[in-house]
Amino acid sequence: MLELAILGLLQEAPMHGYELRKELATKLGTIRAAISYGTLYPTLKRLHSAGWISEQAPETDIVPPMTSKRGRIVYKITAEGKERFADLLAQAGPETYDDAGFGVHFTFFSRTDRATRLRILEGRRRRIEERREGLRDVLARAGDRLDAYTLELQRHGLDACEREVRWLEELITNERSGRAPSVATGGTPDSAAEPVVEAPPEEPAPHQDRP
Amino acid sequence: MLELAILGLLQEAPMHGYELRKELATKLGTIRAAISYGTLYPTLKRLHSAGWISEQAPETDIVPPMTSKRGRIVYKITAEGKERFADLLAQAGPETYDDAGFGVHFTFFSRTDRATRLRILEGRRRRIEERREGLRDVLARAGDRLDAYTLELQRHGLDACEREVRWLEELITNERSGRAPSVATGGTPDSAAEPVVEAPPEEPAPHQDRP
DNA sequence: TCTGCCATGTAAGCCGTTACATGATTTT
DNA sequence: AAAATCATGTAACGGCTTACATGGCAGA
Repeated sequence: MLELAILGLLQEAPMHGYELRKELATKLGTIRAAISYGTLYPTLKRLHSAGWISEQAPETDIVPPMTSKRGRIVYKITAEGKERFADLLAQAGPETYDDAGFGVHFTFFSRTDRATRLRILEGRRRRIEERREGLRDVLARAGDRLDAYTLELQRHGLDACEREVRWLEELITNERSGRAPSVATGGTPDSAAEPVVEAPPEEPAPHQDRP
Repeated sequence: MLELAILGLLQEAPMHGYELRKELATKLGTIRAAISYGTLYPTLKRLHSAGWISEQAPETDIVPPMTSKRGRIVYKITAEGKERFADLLAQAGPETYDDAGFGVHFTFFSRTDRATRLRILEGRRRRIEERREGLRDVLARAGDRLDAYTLELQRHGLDACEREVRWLEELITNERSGRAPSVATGGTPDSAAEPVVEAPPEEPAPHQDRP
């Protein structure tokens, strides 16, 4: 997952490790806390030796004006890296649907085609529906032998599941009708999905870098 | 966290590993998927050699009727284990407030006193509020350079945070006024916390096993 | 008979963190 | 001059999963 995230960010712009970490934190802040350097730097090394990214060694010499900033290593994605990114993004293993995996994939949705997006959204929905059914079962079958706190926790969890399923459903509907991923938020009532019109046939060029 | 959960479950009834795992799955289903045996059994061994739990060896001999079920090892919590449990449950490290830690603590809330419950609920709230502020910052400061999908993910995350804060607030209010942890769910409007009256001065005997 | 659940365990490995080590640059 | 933040790394360790190994018991 880290690999996918790094490749995705480097596709937007070359960066050095420290910068990457901050970007990771803001873009994936919903998903997970900031990655530690103890993971980040070795991973960058690994991606480099695999050929997915290139290291641009410290900017010594050239430009005496002294904006040199010391030895920062700027990483840039390679052509092979772009291929790798596309593979990872499109692949649908079970981890694609867990919280972290789904989050990262979703973050880079604008770099995939609609079919992939739908596949992932539906896989995620199935996953959450399973979790939801599990909770419903527990509440129905063992609900009375659970104490008030445990019960409340389960109810809250169930609520979150139902909410996420509804969210996914809206996103799926939007994808199918070629709309942008805007979802009615905030004070709007649950009842019906209001027609959200924003960006018309927007299909943001699925980034095929290879011929 | 696993340790706390095991100790908590064994306080309700003696159990063998397999059973424990299922209980863990239903009680903590909201929090995390089922624990693997590769973690569970070694942990039980560890808790045993630490003296928190006792192993009741396979029920060989006695009762020829053959309901023996083979060598199941039944674990029972010891007096020291109960002390340990109380310590773990009441302690408030940073991991007490992350998703997993909070979930486990909350599950065993009925075994603590109100002061501890309030401390933990408030700590959790602070944690989520921080996350929420982080997301708001991102949306306010960098919202426009984020693509539609990333944006939607952040919005969804922010929504979840706001919801959880409200949930915690209700629970805190209930604790302070000595009510049961019931929270208005489902179709009820957000606006005001309706007076939820259920169990009056219920204070479920904070389980002090030691004099 | 064979599938599936009950039941316990070990070994290898993955993914990540914390703590440590180092040093430059910027801000106060 | 000190403190904060930028910047890169290594080593040790922790928690958990997977895969493997083993075997009893129940029902289709």
